Amino acid sequence: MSKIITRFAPSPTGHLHIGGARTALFSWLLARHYGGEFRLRIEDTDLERSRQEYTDSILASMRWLGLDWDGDLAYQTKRTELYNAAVDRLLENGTAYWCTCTPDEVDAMREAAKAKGEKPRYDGRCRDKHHGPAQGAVVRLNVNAVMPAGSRVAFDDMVKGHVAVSVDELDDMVLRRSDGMPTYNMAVVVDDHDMGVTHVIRGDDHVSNTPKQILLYKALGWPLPVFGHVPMILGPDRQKLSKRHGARAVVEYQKDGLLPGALVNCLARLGWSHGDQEIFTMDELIRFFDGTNLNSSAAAFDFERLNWLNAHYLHETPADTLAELVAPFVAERGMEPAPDALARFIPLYHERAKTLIELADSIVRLMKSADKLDYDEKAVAKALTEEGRGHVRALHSLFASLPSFDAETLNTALNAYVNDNGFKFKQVGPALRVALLGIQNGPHLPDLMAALGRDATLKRMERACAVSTPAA
RNA sequence: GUCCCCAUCGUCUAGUCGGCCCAGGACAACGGCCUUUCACGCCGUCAACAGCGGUUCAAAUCCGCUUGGGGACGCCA
Repeated sequence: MSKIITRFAPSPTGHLHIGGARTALFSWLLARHYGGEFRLRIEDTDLERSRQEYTDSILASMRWLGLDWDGDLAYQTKRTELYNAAVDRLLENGTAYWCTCTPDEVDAMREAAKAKGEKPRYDGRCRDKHHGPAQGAVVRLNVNAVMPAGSRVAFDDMVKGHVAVSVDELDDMVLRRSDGMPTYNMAVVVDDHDMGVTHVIRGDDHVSNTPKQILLYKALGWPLPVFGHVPMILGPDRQKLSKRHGARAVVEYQKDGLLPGALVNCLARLGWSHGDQEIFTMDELIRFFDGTNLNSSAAAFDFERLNWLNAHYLHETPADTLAELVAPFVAERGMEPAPDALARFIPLYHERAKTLIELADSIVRLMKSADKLDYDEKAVAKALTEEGRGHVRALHSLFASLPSFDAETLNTALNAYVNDNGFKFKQVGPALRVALLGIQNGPHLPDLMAALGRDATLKRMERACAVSTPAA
């Protein structure tokens, strides 16, 4: 089998969204599985909406996800000669023609067709007029010069199987706009052929473009690639993903403190499966993704599953790697992410946090100086009662005199305090925790205090007693 | 409107050429265990073959229709 070449071809009119990311992932996986190439092409022929910053953002997201590409980036705006040459060939071999109809005239035709209950389309009135190049003219494909009326355009899709449409459904589409730029379908065909693309993996929304493109391949006399149309990703309400569904762009997930591995894993399982396996490493995905087991029905994006996967990946990530990953989030919260502090505090929340944001919030709470700590009102009211503060004061002097401040010693001292005085742990523990953290839940107390160190621990206990004392 | 595609638990899905499926796994939910709190972890419960007709000894699996959903019909990509 010859080398397979896949590609991802985003248009820089927005950030990379999860639908595009999954398409890119599938293309990338297929290429990597078969040891082929994965190319990246920026479809920027829409001069109005294309922006460099979006190209940059898309590339950054691709890198973050770990999807590297082969060869140079291709920009469609830099390949106009290629498209023009192809259009000229079609003009020469009689499968394309100049059309001088104005956009308004074409609109009127579509309206008329619609009124008759037909598919809105251009009626081909310039086909035989033999117009030459003219100001404002476009070049259209003469569909019936490629395939006779009544015949069917068919292809075998990697995920959808056999798909066929009557050529009568297709109209004489514009190939070259009046400004000289190629239209999407023209550029895609020329580029995919030129780049040697063998497998075109793209979204479901392109199935109806495929017959049009097949016509172009035929008109140009080029071999057809294999097509694979992956189903769309829907929102939880099974509607097309949109703003109101929350995060759609990959960058938003990154900002939300998710791990790329978790997103990749989640995306991979949307429309693809490998038996009952839920968790995959990149290597496993590459090993198992061979273009089969693709699901042909649309899938709703499940944020709950992503969260679960993320928690899993977070727990699996080694503490030192995690330190590098949370550092930016800690800094963002106004704290210096000192390596030693990170190393001391991460273990306390490694198992507890579900996202880098949760982890950063917890760590920042521990890094703050005692006077900057904020207390949750409810927690204070519930635990730092008169009695609670009494325990905190007693423990304060007990801890102050401890020979060493390790978790073992603290645990023993704390238990001794509770047991020797006949208290219940519930009377003491919550008060101490709120005094130390300002909130009711958190790590095991001795571990927490050992990580905080004697100085910070005692300061926090002092501050807690002062804070909860009614204004004096 | 026309054309194309799709249809298994709330969600993602398993279900090789029909029998081993009164349908399996995972997330969520719920219950329990563990536990000095909260998480983690472990155990368990709930829950689906859209409907109707065929074909067949046998259908979630094949065929048809209905219904429901999605997509496409641009000098956007």
